[in-house]
Amino acid sequence: MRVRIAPSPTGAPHVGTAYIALFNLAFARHHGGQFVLRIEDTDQRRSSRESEQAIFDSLRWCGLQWDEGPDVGGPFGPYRQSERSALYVTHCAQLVARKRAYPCFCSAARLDVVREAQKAAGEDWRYDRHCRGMDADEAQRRIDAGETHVIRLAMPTDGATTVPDALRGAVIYENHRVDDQILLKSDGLPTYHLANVVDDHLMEITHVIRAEEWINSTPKHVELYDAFGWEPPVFIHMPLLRNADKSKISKRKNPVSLEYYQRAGILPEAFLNFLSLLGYSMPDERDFFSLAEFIADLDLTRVSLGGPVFDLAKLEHINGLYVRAMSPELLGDRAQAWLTEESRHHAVAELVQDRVPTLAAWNAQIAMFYGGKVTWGDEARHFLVGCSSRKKKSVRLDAKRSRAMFDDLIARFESLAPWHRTEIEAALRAAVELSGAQIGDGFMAVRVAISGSTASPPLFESIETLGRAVAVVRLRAASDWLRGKGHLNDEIVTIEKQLAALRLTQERLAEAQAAGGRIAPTEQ
RNA sequence: GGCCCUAUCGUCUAGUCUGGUCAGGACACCGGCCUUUCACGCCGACGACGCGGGUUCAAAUCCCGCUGGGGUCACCA
Repeated sequence: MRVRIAPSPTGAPHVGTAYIALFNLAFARHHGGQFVLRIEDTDQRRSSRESEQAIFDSLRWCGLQWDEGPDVGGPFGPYRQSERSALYVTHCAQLVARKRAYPCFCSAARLDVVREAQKAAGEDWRYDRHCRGMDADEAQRRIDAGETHVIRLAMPTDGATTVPDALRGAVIYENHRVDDQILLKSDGLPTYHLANVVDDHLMEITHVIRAEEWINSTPKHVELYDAFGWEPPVFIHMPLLRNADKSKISKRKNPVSLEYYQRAGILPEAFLNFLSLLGYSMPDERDFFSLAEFIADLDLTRVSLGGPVFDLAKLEHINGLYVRAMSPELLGDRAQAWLTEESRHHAVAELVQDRVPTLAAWNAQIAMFYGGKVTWGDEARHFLVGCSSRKKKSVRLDAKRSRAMFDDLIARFESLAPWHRTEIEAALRAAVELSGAQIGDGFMAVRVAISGSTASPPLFESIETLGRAVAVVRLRAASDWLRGKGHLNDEIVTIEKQLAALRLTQERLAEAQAAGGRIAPTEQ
């Protein structure tokens, strides 16, 4: 038996990728099969080698090692779709020859018009098959003339396609509702659907274990297997991980980057144990077990189909179980290794050098560089909301403006390349400038959000060393706090009142000083 | 909105196929014990079969309907 995961290298390595990888790997190991890693980088615009490397690194950190893949090779390579383009083109040509696919010359503009018309008429959006009946000679002539075109799947117009899902049974789709999916894009590269089916067949994948979000496109895949005359694999759609509000897990509402969990001090074996418990339970309901035990006892019929909420509290509990199960020696070694991984301590040393008169001061100074979220005390929260500016020309930060600034900065950080102090500074300055706040005020709010304190090592360098994953999560936490959830709204109102009072006091102080008066120092 | 999936404590789940155990465990929360503190540990409390029909001596479990939740409807995967 052969299974695979096929992540797209378009961003930070995702917790959902690890979840699906875990079940694939366990399935392969349980049955003595192979677990393949294939990189789906057919989206030229969004894919990157950095992201691909990050996926390798994070999956390895989890302990999910693949048997075949771009970096380890294997008998079915290449394992990067961008290196397999010719395969898709020739296979797609077969489909066209068999009239199971056809060239389409419709422009994006025409498609938009059709889509709008269908929407206005209250119909489902589907390609209107304008090019489907085109004469083969005419099509060939236009292709030869160099006209840009795509290749579409000629979905049957009647009947139904049955998707046999191993967990759900037969899921039936009426063919007339299924779109004539684009198979080959105008840039000559395949879409997911084509590449996926061709590769799964060529790589002799027997079981497709993927997330449920794919189930609605599976009839297209089934149709493709049929058109090629191939035996389809067994389809197993796993439930989708959810946010606390039950929506599909998202970075907006959860830390989804695997790098974050590594940086937050989660043990990979605990992380895997936790993931194993989502949508799944061991036959004897054990909730503390190794990957080896999981593999040994794996039975996919035990998967429960309701979408499980990703609960950080439970993750931390399980992590604690692992911490306490270790010998003190092992724990010490593991903690030490974690502290020095990636040689981060060298970068940290550079940043705290001026602040550690003795080595004993080291610990206190480095705290912000390790771990996930930070907690803010009352004083720190004042600065999150916004500190009072002395310059009248600039905008005064308040909860709303401060949050907008954080959100803007998060977006900038997420797409920042490279992740380097110079670029970080530029992003930071741009975000604060856009907010209208005085530069120092904005920087202070960010400093507090990032470090948890009003005093920290140099900001840009610190953010660089902290890493994108953790920096973004901390900023997000600040933004979330400012948005106010439940009682937090009241807390912000209180803080804003206090701030107003503080400003008043300062103004009076300034007036008094201007008047030459002396003011007795107030007690703190 | 159409289509598809789904439905047990706040959360993760066992039990559902093969109707009959006070619906069990874990996390979180709350209370207590232990303890110089904290943590761990231990004990306890709270807490669920979405609703309505039907089948049956008996329904969380089987059937139908409703409702809720989610996903999906791209030259992204």
